[in-house]
Amino acid sequence: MNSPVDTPATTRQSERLGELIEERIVTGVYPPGTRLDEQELADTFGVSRTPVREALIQLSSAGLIEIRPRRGATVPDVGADRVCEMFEVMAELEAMCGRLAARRITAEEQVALQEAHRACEAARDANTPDVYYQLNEIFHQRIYEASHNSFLVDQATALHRRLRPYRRLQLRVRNRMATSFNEHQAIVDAITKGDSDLASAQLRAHVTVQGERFADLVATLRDFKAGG
Amino acid sequence: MNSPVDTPATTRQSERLGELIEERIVTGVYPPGTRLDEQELADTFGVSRTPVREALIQLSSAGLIEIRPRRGATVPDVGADRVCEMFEVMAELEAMCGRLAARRITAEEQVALQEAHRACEAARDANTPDVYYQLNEIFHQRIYEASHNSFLVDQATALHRRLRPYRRLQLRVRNRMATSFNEHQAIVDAITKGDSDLASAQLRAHVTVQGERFADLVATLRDFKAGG
DNA sequence: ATTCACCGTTGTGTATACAAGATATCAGAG
DNA sequence: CTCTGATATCTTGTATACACAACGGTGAAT
Repeated sequence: MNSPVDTPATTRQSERLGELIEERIVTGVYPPGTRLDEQELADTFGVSRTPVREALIQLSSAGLIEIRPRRGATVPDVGADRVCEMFEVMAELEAMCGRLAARRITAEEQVALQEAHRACEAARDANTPDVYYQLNEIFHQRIYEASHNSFLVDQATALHRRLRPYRRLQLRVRNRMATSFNEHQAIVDAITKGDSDLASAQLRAHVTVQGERFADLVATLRDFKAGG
Repeated sequence: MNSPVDTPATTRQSERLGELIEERIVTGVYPPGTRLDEQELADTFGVSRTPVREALIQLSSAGLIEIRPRRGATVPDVGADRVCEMFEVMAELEAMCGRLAARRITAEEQVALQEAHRACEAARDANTPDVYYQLNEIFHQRIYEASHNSFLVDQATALHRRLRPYRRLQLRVRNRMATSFNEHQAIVDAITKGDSDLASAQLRAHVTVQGERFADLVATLRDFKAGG
């Protein structure tokens, strides 16, 4: 029996399955509205329905899919407005991280933040958006951790993860890297100075802009669709 | 035209099971550190292991239990500090709700908020903490909804729910109802005036106080334990 | 007496079988 | 031709069976 899914004996298959299915959802293999047939998924991944069900329940809890009793799982059509709402909340969570980080960051964490920041700078200078994108995630993660609120870190990380596909859309917007980096600089300065209000405001704006860019993109796409 | 909640009609046992187990966790029937044996739970509730497992996975996703591969599910020892962190985040989420509500609340929602507020007043005058507690939940829910950010409503509701057991501990603290109601009054005023900064600050303080009271309670309990 | 290895037990993880609800199809009436 | 009702089929939800890893105990060797 071929095993498309490498099963490290120690981990639960449903965990890995969840990631695989999530991957297919965010990459558009299973576009919104798709009905996720359990047996079909089981066949696809070469396992039985049981771990598939468990994976689906996990994804449902994470908000990535919807399970309606007796009617199966579907990829919800997350309206653009819903995504905007999520960016709005993300902005606030990040603002909170920044506020707390400005007050609580340690010397070591300051160094780590600076390092992440410089790495982003290098990616900007090299004009490698993909690399910048990844380093950007680390940068933000550093700020989360500096808040010294592990629950907040969990929440922020989870939402960040969920918004990743929509953020990715903006990767190559003109001057995005440069602008982003400048905003980062202001954020680092504010946190380093210990100015919690400023750090909070800067981060809120930084993320809000992303939400607005997403909204712009959606509007553009809609017009494009309507026009042609 | 508005359907309050289109009855989830949850035919799935695992859903119901999840609530039952959650109940037992938050009420202390399964204290922190308890190992949740799947077969045992299945026997207890008169079902097979399958729905039990699904319920456990859900609870795990919700953060109420921990599942370690091949080692089963346990009720984590949610340190008091973790709960404090959760209150800290809750305060921020509620503050955000208040900020948005002050800007976006409709006339109808203002009426609904006032009604919930007056109901609390009645419970205060009747000196019925249990009733006040329930009405308080409705009051806060009204504010969530007035934010007009459905994702935020979901997040705030979920966290509020998760903090419920810890909030409940403070029910009969001296003068709690009166103090709480006064704070509510200030919040309602700020929202009605459309003063988003004030509403935000008031709500943040209102929730932060609860977190601090919880911390006090924990400290007291610890001293009590150490002393006698 | 202590430690390590082996083995049995226990319980999780997965597969399969069965039951019941939901959807689709088709026949018949209006 | 459309609408309604019954049946057939398909999919989910639950139960049971089986495989294998982890924990604990017993025994022997040092």
